[in-house]
Amino acid sequence: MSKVTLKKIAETLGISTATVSKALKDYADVSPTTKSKVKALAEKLNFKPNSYAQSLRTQESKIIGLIIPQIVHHFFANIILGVIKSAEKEGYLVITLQSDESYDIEKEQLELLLDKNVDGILLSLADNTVRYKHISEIINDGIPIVLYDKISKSIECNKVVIDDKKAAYNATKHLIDSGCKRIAHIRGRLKPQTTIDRFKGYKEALKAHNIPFDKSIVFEAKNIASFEDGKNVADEIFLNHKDVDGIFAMTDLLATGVLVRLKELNVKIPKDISIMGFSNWFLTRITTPKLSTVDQPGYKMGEEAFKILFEQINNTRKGIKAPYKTIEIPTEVIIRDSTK
Amino acid sequence: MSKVTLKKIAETLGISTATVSKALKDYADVSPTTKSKVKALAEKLNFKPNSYAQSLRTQESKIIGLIIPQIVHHFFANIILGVIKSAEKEGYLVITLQSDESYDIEKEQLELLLDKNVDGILLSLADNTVRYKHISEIINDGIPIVLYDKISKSIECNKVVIDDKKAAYNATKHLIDSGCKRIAHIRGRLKPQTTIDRFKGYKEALKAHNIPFDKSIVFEAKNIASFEDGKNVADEIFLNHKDVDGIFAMTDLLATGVLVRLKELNVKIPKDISIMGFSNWFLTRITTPKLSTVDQPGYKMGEEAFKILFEQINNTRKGIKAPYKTIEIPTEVIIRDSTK
DNA sequence: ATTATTATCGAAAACGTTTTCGATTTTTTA
DNA sequence: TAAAAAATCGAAAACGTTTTCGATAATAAT
Repeated sequence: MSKVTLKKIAETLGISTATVSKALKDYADVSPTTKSKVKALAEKLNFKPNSYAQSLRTQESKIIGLIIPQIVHHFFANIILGVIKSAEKEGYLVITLQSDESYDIEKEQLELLLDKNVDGILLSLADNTVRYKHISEIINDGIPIVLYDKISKSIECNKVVIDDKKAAYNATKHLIDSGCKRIAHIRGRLKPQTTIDRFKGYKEALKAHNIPFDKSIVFEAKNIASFEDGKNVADEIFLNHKDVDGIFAMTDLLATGVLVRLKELNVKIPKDISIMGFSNWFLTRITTPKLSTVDQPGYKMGEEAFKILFEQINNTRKGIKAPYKTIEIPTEVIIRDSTK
Repeated sequence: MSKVTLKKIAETLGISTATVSKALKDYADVSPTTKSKVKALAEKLNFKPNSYAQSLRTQESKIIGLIIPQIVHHFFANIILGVIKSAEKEGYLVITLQSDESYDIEKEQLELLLDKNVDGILLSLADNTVRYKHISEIINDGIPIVLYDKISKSIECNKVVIDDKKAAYNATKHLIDSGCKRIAHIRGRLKPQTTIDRFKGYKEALKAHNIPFDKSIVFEAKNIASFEDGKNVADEIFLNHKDVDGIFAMTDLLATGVLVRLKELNVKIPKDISIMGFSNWFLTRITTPKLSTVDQPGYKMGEEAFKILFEQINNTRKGIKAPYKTIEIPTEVIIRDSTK
């Protein structure tokens, strides 16, 4: 019941802890016979090295920290999964924290992780984080940190992002390819980068296919996570823009609102109007017709984020100062039944 | 840049590390003057005690492990959140792992957590876990562990569960209270305890209100996470059980399938048939009409699970052997528009 | 038979903290 | 003024591991 340690093994075998330690790690300077004796006893006693002592000695914990703005969220939950699973493969465990989209909490939580001496940190910025001193301090202290999804261009470090513009471009292109000639867009508020980038992608796709841009059919949703806002835009389009034959909404929720409302108004989807969502939420599979959308590969993103952090941790340990990179994860258009 | 330790502070102040350590912890046997000197310097140098050394010395890490069958799941994600947030309040951080509903992985991950010397473990059993030796070993070793949600009655330890039977009882009662006289039930496969308990609750509610139980209107869905299965049952009811005026499905997904299909068949909801789901998934708010359901309070469950683990950790440290308890989290009927 | 190599081991320091306990100094009490 | 009490400090051990480096023993080369 009392802990079994190197010392205990050493004593019962009449050898030193040094030899026991080395035997278990297959060092070359311990004879095969003692090796097998040590291993046998360790196995028998179910010896597990004390991780605190190991960490103290080696100055690494094999634990990383992950700060997420919001855990109960399809996309972010997938990121967590991607991080955890790839970390596990490399022998790392991950401590997850949720910042609630708050700068103050984000700051506190970074402190908590540093206090625990994690080997590295994965961070997605809270919405109201605009000062970055707390982050640059960490970078200056040489702690490996990589920003994912919600990043800031003014922070110099490794990053992993979605290519929102390209994704929106492809979504719009799919509508064009399927024959739409007049495509509306539902965007969000002006500020977040994702809104801007998706809008840009939409515009570029139109331009590249010689479809004139018309701002009268670009609608701004106050809340991009609102089903109702989608419905309202659908009404507006039905009443005042009868010629619209395709809609690209910047979230699946908006798209679903549009879809439901248009059905109520007896518009045939996709015959009369095609609809594209964005994110590939679960609910896109249960609307009628099923919603075409763009898959945001959260899992993949989590994987890549860990991978680059892992590299940075190893480089840091070796004293190598590799240049920072920004990885863009490609997205994929998912064609279902709301588009032709 | 080089780490600031107790020793460094002690040297620059010309005192011993012992005194520095005690000064920072406000021990009574260090003078106010040295205390303030030490604290000032520690503050200035931004001293952070090395957590590995602390853990090695005190034999506690202030880290717990959390094994979840499936992270990308509304209910479980809420559990994670509840655990993390309440752990944070007590100074604990949590390492999360996903067992993929696999016994083998569950076993491995328990090992990983033990290797990291976590202070306690929160575990929800994988679907195919039927042997419990790996868990009883942990219990015998005196490592605090509490089972949540998916438990086994044959394991003796602290547990936190949902009261499925009562929840189903209340859901059925709501249908009865709103005037339904002939209530169908869609259940899952025979095996999982949740299926059995919800079915029991349904039956008991009928009995308590003098409604005869009729097994011809109890339907078994092969896959309770299938929208399509719900649709099929709806067809069956529409064709062969015209007198059914209420349906209690054991998941929101089944309920949504039923709802969508009945609408297609021109059945008025809830005028002709009322529908109750179970879980309060996000999608219940975007169906038309919005789905009445039973809220499974994942967050609360996570909170309670941590709380009881925390107690057990403290008791264990003090050498107290408290009797095990099983906490049942009450659920809540959410009345929306699919019931009268 | 001597020297050079190689194989095998252990002493010891180090990682950074916490805590006991005894030593010293200062203050209080009689 | 002497004895008792309180205040203040530090030496040292302990937590359990890793790793360097020197020592010894066994083997190979000359």
